[in-house]
Amino acid sequence: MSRTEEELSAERKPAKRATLSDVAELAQVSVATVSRVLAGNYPVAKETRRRVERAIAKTDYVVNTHARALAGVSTQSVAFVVNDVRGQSFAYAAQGVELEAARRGRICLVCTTQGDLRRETAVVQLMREQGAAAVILIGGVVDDTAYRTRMTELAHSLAAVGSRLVLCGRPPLGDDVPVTVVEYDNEGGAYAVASHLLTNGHRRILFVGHVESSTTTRGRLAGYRRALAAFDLELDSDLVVEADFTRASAHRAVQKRLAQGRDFTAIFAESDVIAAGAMRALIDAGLSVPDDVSIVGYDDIEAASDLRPRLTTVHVPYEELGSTAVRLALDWHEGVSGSIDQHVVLGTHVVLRESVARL
Amino acid sequence: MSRTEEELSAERKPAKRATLSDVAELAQVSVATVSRVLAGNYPVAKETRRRVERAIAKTDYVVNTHARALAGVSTQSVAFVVNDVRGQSFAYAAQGVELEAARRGRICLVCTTQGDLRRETAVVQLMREQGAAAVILIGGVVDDTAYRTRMTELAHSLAAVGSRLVLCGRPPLGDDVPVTVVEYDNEGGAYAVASHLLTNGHRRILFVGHVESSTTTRGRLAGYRRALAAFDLELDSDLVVEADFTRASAHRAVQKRLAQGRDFTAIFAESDVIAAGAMRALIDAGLSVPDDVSIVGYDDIEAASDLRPRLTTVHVPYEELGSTAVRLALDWHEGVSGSIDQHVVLGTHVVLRESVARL
DNA sequence: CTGAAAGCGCTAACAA
DNA sequence: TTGTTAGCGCTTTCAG
Repeated sequence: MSRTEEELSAERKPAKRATLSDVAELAQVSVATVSRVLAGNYPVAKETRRRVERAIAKTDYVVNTHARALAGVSTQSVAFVVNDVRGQSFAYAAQGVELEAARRGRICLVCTTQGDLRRETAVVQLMREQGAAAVILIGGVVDDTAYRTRMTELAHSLAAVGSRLVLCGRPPLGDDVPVTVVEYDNEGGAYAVASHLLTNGHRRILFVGHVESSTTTRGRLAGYRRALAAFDLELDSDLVVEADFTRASAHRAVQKRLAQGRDFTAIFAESDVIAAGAMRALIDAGLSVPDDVSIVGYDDIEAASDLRPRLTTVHVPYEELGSTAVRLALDWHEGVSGSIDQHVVLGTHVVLRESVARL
Repeated sequence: MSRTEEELSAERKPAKRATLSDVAELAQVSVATVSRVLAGNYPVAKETRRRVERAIAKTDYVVNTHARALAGVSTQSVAFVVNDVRGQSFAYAAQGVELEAARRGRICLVCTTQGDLRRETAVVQLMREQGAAAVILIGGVVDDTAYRTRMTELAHSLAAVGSRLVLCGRPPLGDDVPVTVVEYDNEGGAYAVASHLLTNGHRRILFVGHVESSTTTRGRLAGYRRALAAFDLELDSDLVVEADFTRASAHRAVQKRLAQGRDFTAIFAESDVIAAGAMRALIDAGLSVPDDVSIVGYDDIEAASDLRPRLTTVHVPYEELGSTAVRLALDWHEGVSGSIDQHVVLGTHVVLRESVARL
């Protein structure tokens, strides 16, 4: 592990990085030549090349991405913007984005906003500055006018610099907005899993979720309603309890509801994480799942199979969601404008496990 | 949501982004002036400023990060390199990195390598090119000569461009290598949790883990060994089964081992994910946890509390690991060289829950 | 207070 | 095959 003298002394120097001309000087050639051996897209004499390569190694040279980009050659990266990396489903999506980006020779940057709108805007701004090929936003939102206005502006400002806004698991904005949308059949999954509960004889079903009208919740609630309607039932507001997206909050909510009496035979949890919290509350109360209370979730994260009983839930193709987002955006850049469908809806399906009992 | 004409037509144009001189021209001033109002660090006449601001808005201008960086002003970002974002513990660490980076006005980029050494190198190279302030590597590795050589080279090459290599949860490299190391007491945690098992009377303990000598495994195994030694016991190779870091693999491994006979009363799982798989195998075999077999894990991810019984495990301060990594690296940049300790070991502790029974 | 001009490091014509 | 040179878009002296 012996270091050369230069390297050792380099450690204390202010660390000025070597430039093309440093290399050129050392190798006794012009910068153009160095640039050529670096790019490898142009004939260079074997001997010259060797000299240059040695110089590169000796100076520990790396191109300056910024300079290169300025000069017109830049591999645009793909930005994936998420509220919180700790969320499993988003992590799956991030994996999909990352894999597809890598497959196409792009770098993927995952950015976190902590649910802060200003940070989301800041990140998009930064990506605009960096000239990212696509900015992918994921996660449910409150779909009000303010939101649509903001997104429309983002879409246009991104489009203005040749980048593309991609909305993942969020509703489209309107035909005149330059945006790519990749959704999954949120409502359909909810319909299916609720039907499963109903088919098994459950009529009093407790809905546990984040009722603050995020698009995700809305879709799931809508699917649930539709399933109820198919059985001539209506959503009983008495059977809806509010919980945010955390396990702890779901646990508290169900615990509290249980204190009011167990007037339900099943729980429809808006997400697997919520289902985990709810199930724990049930068990803590000495109830048996699914014998006393059945329960279903949504997302099909890995932890759903670790619950006891294993959770019946809706599988959402998160990884595919991410990879599709990248694929669509990059294809759009390459393809003929308008020739490619920029709105995709992926399917969902119920995964039957053990948390639902026939009544 | 009415768009102006320019904006609408911009959608079909090749989307050339506005530059400083576009703005300058429109505002009837020089580029220098525009640059000044943008930077806001220099007096500009009120009326002039207003004109410029209007022009900026009108052209939908954003600075070109690359040009700005080239000209010498760049907010260096922090890169966090991880094998797989889907891993919960790494996600916590990413959150810590992200939060601390944001707190200090840096952008955090999370990059995934899929465990591929070449991609790790490529990412580090890219960050070198981009001039990142720090490159944080996390995750256990096989600590052989090749690895140390590679890391030493990375450290030096990063140092050569004024960046800093940070190793998270990996062993230090030696005093002459310019690297920041943030570890946690891996061995100590294993010692503590194993002692808990032993104190409760367990003597035949099955170790389930990734025995391929990754640094993480080694540390945990070492702590386990030390705990055994304190009870005058030795590690019985018959009681070690191999599983990689996936739940499925652990499940298979324990299932197979069970087929050979249940000659153990407890399981020491190398991670919570492995514990989840192991526990499932136990339960599938009709065994009761902890009455028939006790089990402990490591990491304290959220899912550990969702298992039934709740898992007794070792808490690792992953988020703190991430934030400390950022703090140390940035402090190092700012502070007097060498004045700050660049090797930190964070503590771990056992979280007692319900998966261990007294024998 | 504002403008002109010199780079930052690199690429890509254009010459030789 | 190699060198020269004109930018890329921005910041920042240095002069007005």
